[in-house]
Amino acid sequence: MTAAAFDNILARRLNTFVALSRKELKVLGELQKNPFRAQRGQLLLQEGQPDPKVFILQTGWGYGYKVLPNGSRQIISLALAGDLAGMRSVFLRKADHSFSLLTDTTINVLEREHIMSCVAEFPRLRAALLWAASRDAAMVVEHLANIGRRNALERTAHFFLELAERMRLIGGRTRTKFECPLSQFVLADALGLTSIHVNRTLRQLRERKILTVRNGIVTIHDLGSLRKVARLGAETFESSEI
Amino acid sequence: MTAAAFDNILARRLNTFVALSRKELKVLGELQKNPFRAQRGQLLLQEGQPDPKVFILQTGWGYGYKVLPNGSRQIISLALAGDLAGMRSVFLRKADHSFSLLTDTTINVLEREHIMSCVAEFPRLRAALLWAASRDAAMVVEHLANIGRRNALERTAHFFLELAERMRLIGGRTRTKFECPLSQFVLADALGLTSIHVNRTLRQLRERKILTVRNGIVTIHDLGSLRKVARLGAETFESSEI
DNA sequence: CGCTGGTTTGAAGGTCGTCAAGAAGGGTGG
DNA sequence: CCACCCTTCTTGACGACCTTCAAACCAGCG
Repeated sequence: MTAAAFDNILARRLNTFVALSRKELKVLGELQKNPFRAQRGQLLLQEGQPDPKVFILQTGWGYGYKVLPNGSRQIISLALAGDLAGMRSVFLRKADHSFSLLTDTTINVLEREHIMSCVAEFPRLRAALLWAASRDAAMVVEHLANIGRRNALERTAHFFLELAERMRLIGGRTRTKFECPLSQFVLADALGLTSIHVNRTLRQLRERKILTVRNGIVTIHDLGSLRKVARLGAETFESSEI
Repeated sequence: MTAAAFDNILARRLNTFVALSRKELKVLGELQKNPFRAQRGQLLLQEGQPDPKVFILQTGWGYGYKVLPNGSRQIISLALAGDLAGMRSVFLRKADHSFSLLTDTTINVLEREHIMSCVAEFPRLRAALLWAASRDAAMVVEHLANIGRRNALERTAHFFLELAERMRLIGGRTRTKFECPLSQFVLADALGLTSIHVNRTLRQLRERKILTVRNGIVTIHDLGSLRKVARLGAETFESSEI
């Protein structure tokens, strides 16, 4: 395998789980030929839509969400560079959630058939793709527990810990400082709070010198305290590899 | 295809999504040979455990959950007769949640290899199993939106609507009356509330003659009002097939 | 310079959690 | 058959957390 074979973001990601064959790496590379630019705010997937696509984010941020009949919005998951979004909907043949862009991005759009034939023909690629889809689902599960059983402060702390870990994996600036284009409105819809309460919660974290969010940059001043606030067993983010 | 070919609970379920071949039905039947009895309270899957199994519930109720460092519990999903539990963990090769039994059950235990070889060898069975796994994930997503963006009353109403629909699909007594072995403690952990507040919420539903829970039996007296309370667009549960 | 999108703050009130304790079953053993 | 568990349900009082409403502030940009 040449170094160049890994030279696409998704292959690098999937390789952390299973070693892919030369042929499989090539297939992944071809799927990511000619990504295109898409703009902030664009709706890529609408809940209920038939024949949904899968998206590979090369750069930028996206988010999956649901809009309730009463008009409120719940953000289900964030998609970062290297993420594969929309696998669940493809398997369902119908979008169970909407997906939009938080920033300008470069993305690839994959048809259902692309995914299905990868899954059908290449054993290790199948394992890798199902792993990736399951990992996303596991993050939703974690998110559910976070919202269901933690108060605003713990919840927010936990959210940023998870985000910091994800940013680290894709090579953010450092472990404790990274870009984050989430407005307090977006944070509120992700955390199941109001933006006003998010503001107060962030103020508290700032005043306690634990974490600041300014100009779209998150800085963690005190990782230990942040973990304590999130009431983790402290080791959860040390060792976990999923 | 003989009628007998459908004579296993999982085949009947999966067939609602894709028509399976004779051979595939046979494979599914073999997976469900010799189910065994397991008792209420038994832990079948522990979060973090390697080499997790998949379970097919023939009868009874199970539930997936997470326990947080602070000791509280969030129930992620319920498993009813005919459900396939633990697919996500199998794809991850590590349990991302725990799974226990709410009632005595009869179940089958499937090894990872069983699942993986079904997915590898049989195209339509693959589509069906991935659909089933995605459907479970979609229910978690719905659950997340429910907890994140609805208050206790709306949330509880929505929960019972979903449950009623699932019970109907597997042939509960009627559309508006079904058995439900969930204590208020369990409901609380599912809904992200305290059992005391669940009690107050159920009282309200009872006093408004919308729904009663007694002796493990749920009776919906006024389906229209229940939908209104859950703030659905009213049609969501009429047509949706997912 | 005014507009727009986002942040910040205050005040007031409702939802929901906490604490405490009583009531209603269902099972077990005397 | 009754006494005594246990678990589950039920209720009240109180306060904290979070939302709602209202408004000021700030930065970037046409």
